[in-house]
Amino acid sequence: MLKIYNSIAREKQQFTPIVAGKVSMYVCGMTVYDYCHLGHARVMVVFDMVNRWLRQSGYAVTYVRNITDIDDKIIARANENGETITALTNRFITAMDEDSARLGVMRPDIEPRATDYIAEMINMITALINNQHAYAADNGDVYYSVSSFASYGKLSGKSLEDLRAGERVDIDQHKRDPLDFVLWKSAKPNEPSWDSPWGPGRPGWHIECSAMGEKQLGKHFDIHGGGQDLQFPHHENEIAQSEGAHGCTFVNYWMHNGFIRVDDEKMSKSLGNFFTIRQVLEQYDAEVVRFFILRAQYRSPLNYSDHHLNDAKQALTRLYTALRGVEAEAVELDWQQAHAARFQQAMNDDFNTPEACAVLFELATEVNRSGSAQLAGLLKTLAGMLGLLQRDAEEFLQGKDDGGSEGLSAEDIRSLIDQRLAAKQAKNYAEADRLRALLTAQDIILEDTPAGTTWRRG
RNA sequence: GGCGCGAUAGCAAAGCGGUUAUGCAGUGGCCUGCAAAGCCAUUUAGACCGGUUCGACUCCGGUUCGCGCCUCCA
Repeated sequence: MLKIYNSIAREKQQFTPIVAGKVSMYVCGMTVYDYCHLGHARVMVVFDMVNRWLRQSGYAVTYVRNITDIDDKIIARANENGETITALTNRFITAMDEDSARLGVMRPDIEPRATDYIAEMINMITALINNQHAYAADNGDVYYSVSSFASYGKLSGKSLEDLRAGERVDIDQHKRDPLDFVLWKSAKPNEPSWDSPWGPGRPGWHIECSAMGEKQLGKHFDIHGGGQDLQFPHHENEIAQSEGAHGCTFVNYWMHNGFIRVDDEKMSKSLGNFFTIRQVLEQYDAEVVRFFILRAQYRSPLNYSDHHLNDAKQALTRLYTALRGVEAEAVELDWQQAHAARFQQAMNDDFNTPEACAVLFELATEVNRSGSAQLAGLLKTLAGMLGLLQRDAEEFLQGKDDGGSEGLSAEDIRSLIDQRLAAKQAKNYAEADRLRALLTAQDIILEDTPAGTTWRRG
């Protein structure tokens, strides 16, 4: 019995799909004019985890994550760079795919691009005009009339009066109400445009998700996700558009993930305090970054710092250390088994990955105690549901380190270990310790076991 | 100003009306030539003030502080 915290209800609710056994899920993806930062990584990893758990739970999932490939920033950046919009967006879509693959994110089933759905958007805008929810202004823009949608604000808990009191919306003489938002923007000189009943122009941001959601998942689907900052106005506007056009409920469960922070402030482009995924991956193993994200509950804020990443690395090292040298037995998963039951219970409680991780650590302790191949197999199987612990343990432990000791190859290390072994056998401990200190200085940690000496990067 | 979220040990982070969360770090022990890893034991909690209760970190109210949204943002 899965429970999901539904943003629109502000409480955890039992999840019941529209069609038994099937889940339709739409997540707002990236606007592709720059490299993804860690905040984007959180969205990708969190909803990848959700996707995996839904599938693991037996649902046939259709997971849609869109790509915004036309908007003001894209146009501006392409002009700055002196490249075409298509060249720019293709470049950053490729980069995004690389980043997400490194983070162990499974590809969504469908990744629609806004520019492929212009006709659907025009159809929806036409429907909204016919329904009196939208109007064409004399400058060629089309606006959504927020006052025409009685429940505007139901997702974000805002009322039109509250929003007006905020006084933060620019006055636009073409709008009937300052809170009205644009569905279609008339073309400015030197901007890409598409023909429409209202003249050449391009879509507003919010309409693309309504149009692509309908096209791929229908007028009414199960889950819609995205970062917390999209709750208002983006998702609020999506509801107004889709429900205004279709006259039926748009989405049953709204999920919003918390922000990545730096020094207790939201990581964002405007604050300039962001780290791109590839910057972080120069310093940290991608699985460490994934683990860092999943050891926090998805709705909580998550502070980024070297200290926290190092902490995550040590913790993941403990899990891999437990699997080292144990033949993880592929066993049929028994959900009655104590650890598995707790893991499942945690995940079904609004995807409580911190609790699920605690189960993994307790399993690791059991494996260390018993050396049990079955328990190791269970550990690996459960962790795999989070997209973790699927590599060879030695590969993780001996893999690329944090940038210090590229100088020493595995062969170099092996050779020094052999020399040290010879010194040890000759009871020349001073020499043995000297050789080990040499390696320690290069961040190589040696471990003497009955089966021989192993090493790992610290 | 409006709306919302949060405050847990040195750091991070969960559950739970009464019983060890978990990880990192620390301390003692076992193991080791010495280490490392591991195992065993162990020290640090629940912002503040009230209330409910036999009993509250957990429920309710208030205070303080922090964060987010209200403008593009994951």
